[in-house]
Amino acid sequence: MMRINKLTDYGIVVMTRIADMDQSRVHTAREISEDTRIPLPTVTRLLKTLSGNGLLDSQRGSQGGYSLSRSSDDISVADIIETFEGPIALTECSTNACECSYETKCSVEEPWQKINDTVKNALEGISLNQMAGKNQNEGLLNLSMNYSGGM
Amino acid sequence: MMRINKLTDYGIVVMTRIADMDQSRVHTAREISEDTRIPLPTVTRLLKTLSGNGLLDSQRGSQGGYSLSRSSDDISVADIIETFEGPIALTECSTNACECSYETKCSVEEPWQKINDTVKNALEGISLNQMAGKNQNEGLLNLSMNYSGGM
DNA sequence: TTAAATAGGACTAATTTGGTCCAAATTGCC
DNA sequence: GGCAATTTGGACCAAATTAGTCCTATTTAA
Repeated sequence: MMRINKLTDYGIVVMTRIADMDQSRVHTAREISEDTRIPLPTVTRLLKTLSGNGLLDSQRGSQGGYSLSRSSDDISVADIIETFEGPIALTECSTNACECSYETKCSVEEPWQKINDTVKNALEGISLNQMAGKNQNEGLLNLSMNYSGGM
Repeated sequence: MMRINKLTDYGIVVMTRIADMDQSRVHTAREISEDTRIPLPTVTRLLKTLSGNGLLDSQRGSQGGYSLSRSSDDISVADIIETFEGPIALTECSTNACECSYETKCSVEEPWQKINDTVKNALEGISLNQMAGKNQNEGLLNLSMNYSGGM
């Protein structure tokens, strides 16, 4: 399907939501869950991942919570996707892990590199700030429908 | 992982291989399997899908086989991906199937459209001919390693 | 008529993903 | 000091998707 994972999409929703919130204080998992309508256990996990990868700052204990680690201008969609899915690479050939079996350098490698860089640039070019759009996205992305290809 | 499926990648390998072959005759599943080292049952299925979606012409019966339905200049990587995975769409929000739960138009929709168009254009811009590189890619892409994100 | 192919579809195993839960550590407040 | 509210880390299972194989029917050339 060449689609980002549901949790990644949720991660973008969560980050977008936080970007829309009051930046002067931290926000709890519960608060974010209620705002986005994503179940609390899932939100909890998303926030852990996001903070573990440095996109959110966390504060433990009572009165604790999460906040953006950088300005929403400085966080890209690519940052969030990579947090959940690792380096953006459509095929192994796009990474240094490419080990084409019978050739030291297969000819599809270079085109894939080009394709991949283009995709990556596109995703790096969209900031969280652009996604946020100032409190207009209360809703939860609906990803339940899956298109199952032509096979 | 935001990665295309293994079968899709195989599909690209198979198409690339056919593009590198003698265009004056058809090629059997067996021949392509031996060339690419992809198991015959899998190649069979790939070829059926590719021909069913009009990227390959097929000829039944003895002396039958497959050939490109168009010049390799006129077949893009996007064509092949869409054959196996349906329309290129990173999230539901990129398609008309988007049904954001609580908003008639959520603010992330437009940026996603933009992202998606960029990705799609990149993939449409690479022709099979570019991938082929004239008989230099005998090998099979190695996709066995999977990066499992930061969760 | 036979052999060599593709066509169509069913089926199963393997892998990945999504979602939940629990115990531990941290922190503020009474 | 103790309690309550949080995050942290990791294990776990169910659901969904993907990969791969196989069987049977159909078509066609020799």
